[in-house]
Amino acid sequence: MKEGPDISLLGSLIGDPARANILTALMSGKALTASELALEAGVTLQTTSAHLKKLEGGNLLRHRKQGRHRYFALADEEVGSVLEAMMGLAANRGLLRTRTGPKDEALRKARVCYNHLAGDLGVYLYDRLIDRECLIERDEEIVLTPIGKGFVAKFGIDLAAATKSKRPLCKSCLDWSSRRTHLAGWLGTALLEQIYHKGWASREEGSRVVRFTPSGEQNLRGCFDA
Amino acid sequence: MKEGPDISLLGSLIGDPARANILTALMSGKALTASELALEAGVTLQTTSAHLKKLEGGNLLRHRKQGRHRYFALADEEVGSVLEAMMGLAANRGLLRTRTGPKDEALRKARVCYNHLAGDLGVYLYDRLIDRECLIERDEEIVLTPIGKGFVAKFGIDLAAATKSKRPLCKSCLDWSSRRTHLAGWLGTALLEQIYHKGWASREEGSRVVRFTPSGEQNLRGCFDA
DNA sequence: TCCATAGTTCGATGAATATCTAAGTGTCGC
DNA sequence: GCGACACTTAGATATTCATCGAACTATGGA
Repeated sequence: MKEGPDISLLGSLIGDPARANILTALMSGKALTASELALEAGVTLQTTSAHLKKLEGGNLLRHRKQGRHRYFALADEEVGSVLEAMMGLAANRGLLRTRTGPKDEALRKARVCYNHLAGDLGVYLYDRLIDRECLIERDEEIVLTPIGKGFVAKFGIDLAAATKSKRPLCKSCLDWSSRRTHLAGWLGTALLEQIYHKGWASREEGSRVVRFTPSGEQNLRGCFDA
Repeated sequence: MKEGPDISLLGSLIGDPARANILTALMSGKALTASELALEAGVTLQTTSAHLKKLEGGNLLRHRKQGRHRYFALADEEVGSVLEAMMGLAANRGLLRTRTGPKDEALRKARVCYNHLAGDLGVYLYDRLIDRECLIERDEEIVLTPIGKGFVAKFGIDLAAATKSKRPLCKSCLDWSSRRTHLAGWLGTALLEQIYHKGWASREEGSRVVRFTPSGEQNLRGCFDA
């Protein structure tokens, strides 16, 4: 009866509202200080400190010191991935925090998922890359084809940098909103960076929403439509 | 800051040890009575009753009455899928319930994941089906090819029954042990049923372990190897 | 050197909830 | 109808643990 890994420890770590807020905030992919997280979680700094200690003890978080600040982030992409999956399940079970707010539509359309683009536009990007045979799915792996390499180079991404990185080039991630796959991994991050760089979109302060300018979205579609 | 679905409610549901035991037990795919689950969870029947009520309130469980028994099961495959993903995360974080026991190896080799085969052999089956072009991966979808239809028919599975069912024919599911994809959905269930039916393997009482006979495993490999 | 800011540690408080005993409801078999 | 079994509800207890105030450590700037 007591087989396999302990799911209840993990569940209880995520199960506290303050900690869930912290984790959700870190899904934005930005590394945040303890003070910022305290604000986000709605509890005092002392309480936050205790929570962060627990989360780090469970290897869900990492931190790096920078001067007198401590920047916290999710330990790796797997954590973000599972959190996203749990959000999907929670949403489908009607376990909603509140009534759908004004930001909800924007979240569904485009948001940051740890370090890459999620939401309708994230799924759109992924679909187009598959359609154009830039990507091929093979088991859990996603492979960037020669066609794809040409495409992303033209988009302004330097793949030489990717080979230096230890991160997997392409990974898939499941949306909680559209329940479809979008692109994670080094390339997913690079694509989003490039979108910022081109000025097509920017982060909304204090949320996961990625706000595209009208022309930015048009350019994006112009670039990816087959 | 309070955007998206409530992950903490879901987390706290899973976070209690007794409830986690119940959910883990139901990952076997068998519908179990409240009494059996009480035994599995290690608490009294009354306590179990309260837990089951909560889990059902969160739409993680369904039950059907049969005489004076109540048979509980996971609400659907998505629940099983997320639980499996959480087990994977927990295992990678070192959140193990105990030291690896004697059953652990057997679990890694072949176990039931809700209603289909998981573990090394589950992954093996999936890989072979892809290799032989019985299955093709397309986005999140997995498609059974004409070649595949011939193969499963020869294996003794009646696909006509599948069209009557509302369940998706093929779905993918991620292993916590081998971190690879295996086959879920109607076909995943049917394959496992057929394996039982051929007498190649049987369920170990009171666990998720699927025990193959030596000749059963040999036959299986003979059947699927290209 | 002195103060401000960032964060941790300690100890006390209080709220949530898992758990049990005991009693109640419903269903089956005789 | 009666007793046995499966399960639920009610109420009481106890434990866990999140939270905060206060004190402490450490880093940075003036």
